[in-house]
Amino acid sequence: MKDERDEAGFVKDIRKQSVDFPGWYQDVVRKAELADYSPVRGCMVMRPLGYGLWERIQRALDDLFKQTGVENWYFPALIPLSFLEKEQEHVEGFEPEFAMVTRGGGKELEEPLVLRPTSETMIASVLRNYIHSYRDLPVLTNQWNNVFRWELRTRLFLRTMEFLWQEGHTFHETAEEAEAQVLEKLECYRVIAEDWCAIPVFKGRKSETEKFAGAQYSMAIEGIMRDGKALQMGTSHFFGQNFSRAYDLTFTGRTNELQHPYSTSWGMSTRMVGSIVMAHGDDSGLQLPPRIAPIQLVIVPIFRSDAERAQIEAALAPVLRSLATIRVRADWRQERPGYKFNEWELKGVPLRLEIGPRDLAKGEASLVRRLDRVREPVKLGELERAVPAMLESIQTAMLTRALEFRKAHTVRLSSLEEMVRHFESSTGFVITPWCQDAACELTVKDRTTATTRVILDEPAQGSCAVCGRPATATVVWAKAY
RNA sequence: CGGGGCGUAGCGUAGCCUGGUUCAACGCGCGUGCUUUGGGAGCACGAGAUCGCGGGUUCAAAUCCCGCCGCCCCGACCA
Repeated sequence: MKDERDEAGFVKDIRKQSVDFPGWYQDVVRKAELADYSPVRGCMVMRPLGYGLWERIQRALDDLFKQTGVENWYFPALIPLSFLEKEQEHVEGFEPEFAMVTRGGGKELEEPLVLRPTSETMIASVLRNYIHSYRDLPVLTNQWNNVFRWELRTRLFLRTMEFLWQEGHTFHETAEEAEAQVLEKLECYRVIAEDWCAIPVFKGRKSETEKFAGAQYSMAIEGIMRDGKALQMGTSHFFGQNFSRAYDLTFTGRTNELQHPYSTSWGMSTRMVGSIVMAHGDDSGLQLPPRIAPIQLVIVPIFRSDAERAQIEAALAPVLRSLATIRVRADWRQERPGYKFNEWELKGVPLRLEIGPRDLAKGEASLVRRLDRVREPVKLGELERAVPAMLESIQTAMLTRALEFRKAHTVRLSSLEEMVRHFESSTGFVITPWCQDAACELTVKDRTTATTRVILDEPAQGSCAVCGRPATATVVWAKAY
């Protein structure tokens, strides 16, 4: 086991997670070279490691979407202001966040163009041309893009003025079909969060106050970070016919009458990268789940002379061939091994292979897990089998650890006083019965700063923890990002 | 956008209160050379700062005053 001194010896570059979580987060993101600030206020530069994580998430999610019949489109980033003004409720929610282009070609534009905060309006306007009959439905669109929101307070990955995401928009003949779509995509997000990023999530419906402006209802997945705060990691919205009406989107139904299609939208953003940092990282830095780690195995050769180096290179050649399915990086830089160990741990590479003269003499290499620094000698010939197996076990162990953390930070309570007392001294999830009255949410927020995260798909029991009236839902509360 | 804090070399800081020949310094990092290499190496030499920006006070400003910009933390709003 590692003791305090060992731990301290491993860290020099980052603040302690337990002492200053926001400071730790910022240090990790920058020192692990995930991202950095940019010359533009509120906008970040994603560096290869951070973007690599996003690419992994993107690929996995895109595959899932395509399995459900979704097709990728691309729509313009500039949206005429009038488009956004058509939908009252929606624009009220977003207006303060618009970034607008008012000049072009050296003169004032007749109509300002908004840098898309989301593309509902653009897509509805465009699809009006393609949807005429129930035979044209459903239309399942998705686009991978950047969006802009004029944020007041930004944090790398978690909230920036420009961010990358996917936004899916679908149009259906019936409400049932659209609602099934909402659930299906929420499930895709759960798979990405839990199976790929090893972050367990609560899935459920958002309260009226927490839902997306303009949606009939919103659903979300919520994960817990190492500081006990909740993070929304993906949302899926049911619009009913709201948008179709606002944008005059109609089709001729089976009985020859004009109808408005039901629509949905759903999104997951680069915020996911931040969630990986905050859900798995420790005082030594990042810990990346193997399935999405851009580098799964880093090889640190140890040698003194050119002759030793040549021997190791020769021994590694067949090993590298046998690990062709693994994302491997061999670190031959002229740095000392200890330096490399620390650097790759900071960068969260899940598995490290050390190989030097001592290992070579025994025909072995040492495998060290980032998870717990457990070191294990493995015969060179067995690496082909051992490395994938260890990566798999690390993936599982990370999800298990995260699940246990969540379990330890989730309590069921039944009164406001208990909630106030709980949130005074700790964070985490609190589950209670709730009457679904917004006044109760306000009371809790005023007294604890916690808000409702999601309403669970489980029967309501007993009375509302806040007001005592009969409960109509079981809800998860937390202090949230 | 309100409250608090901070801007000095790539990074982290000292100096500021008590203006002035230790005021431009220290550690890390960077470059070169030699020795090293199984948990962040050592020595030597070297490069690198218009002290956030703009005004003002003064014989003299990193230091005092005003304004602006940026960043961080806490709130209100949000993927």
